[in-house]
Amino acid sequence: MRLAAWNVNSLKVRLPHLLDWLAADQPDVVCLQELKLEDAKFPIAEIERAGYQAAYSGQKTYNGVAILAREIPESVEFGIAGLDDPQRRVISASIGDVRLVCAYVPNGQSLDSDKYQYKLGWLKSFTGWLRDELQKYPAMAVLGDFNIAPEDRDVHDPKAWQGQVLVSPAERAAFQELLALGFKDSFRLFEQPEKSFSWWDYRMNAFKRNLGLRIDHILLSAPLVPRCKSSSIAVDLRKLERPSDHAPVIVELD
DNA sequence: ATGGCAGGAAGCTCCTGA
Repeated sequence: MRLAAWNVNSLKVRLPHLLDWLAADQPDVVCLQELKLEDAKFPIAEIERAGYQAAYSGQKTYNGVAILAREIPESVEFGIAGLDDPQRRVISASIGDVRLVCAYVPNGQSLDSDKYQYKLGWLKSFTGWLRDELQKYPAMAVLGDFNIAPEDRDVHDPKAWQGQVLVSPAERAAFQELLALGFKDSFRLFEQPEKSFSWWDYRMNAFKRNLGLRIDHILLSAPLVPRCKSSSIAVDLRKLERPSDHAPVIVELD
C-alpha cells in the first residue's frame, strides 16, 4: 500500500500534474493540501475517471484538504474536534485498517505575527486531539504539510534560517510533542541522501540550487512502523512546467 | 530593509505563502 502527501498549491492549476502522476504511479492513497477551491469546484469527475474516490474539505482562495483513494474513504471526519476553526486544514478517513489524517498546518508567517500564535495554538489542539484519536485508531498515519523543518539537516542553510518561522524552537518543540504521542517520522526510518527537501521557494532558482526545506511529512503510529518498507520524496514533480513549490512525500506499507 | 515568484480575487494592486 503506497501513501502519499502533496501540497498542490491550487488543485485547479495542478490537476493535470496530479492526473498524470496518478496514472503513472498509481498510489493507493493521496492526501492533498492547499486545494484553494470550494467544494463545488472540486474536480470530482476527473478524479473518479482516474480511478479514485475522494473525500474533501475546501474553501475559496486558501487552505483546503482532500483524501484520494482507490477504495471509498470510510468514517470521514472534518477538522479538529473541539477546535472551532473556519480554516479547512484537516480531513480524516479510514482505508482498510489504516486511519489517515491529512493535515495542512498553519504557516505562521513570522515569529512576531498573530498567525504564529495561531499556528502554535493550532498545533497544541491538533496534538491533544490526535492523542484521543490514537485510542480509537491505533494504526494511524498523519500526512501533510507540517510547515516545520524538524532538524537543521532538514534546512539547506540552517544559519540563514535561524530564528525564522518554520524552524523556530517552539515549532520544533511542537513537532517533538507530536512524535511523543508515539509517532515516527517515516522519512528518518531509512538512510536518506543528505539535503533531502520537500519544498523550494519559487524565487532565486531555489529548486535548481536545491535551496529547500523538508516540511512535508508522513508520521506513522507504532503499529505501522514495522510495516513501513520505504519513504521517499517525489522530487521529479517539482521539475515540471508550472510546478507546485512542494514535492509529494511517499511511504510504502505492507 | 526588501525583493525575488506564484496563485487567487478583485479589478489594473494587494494578500498570502514558506
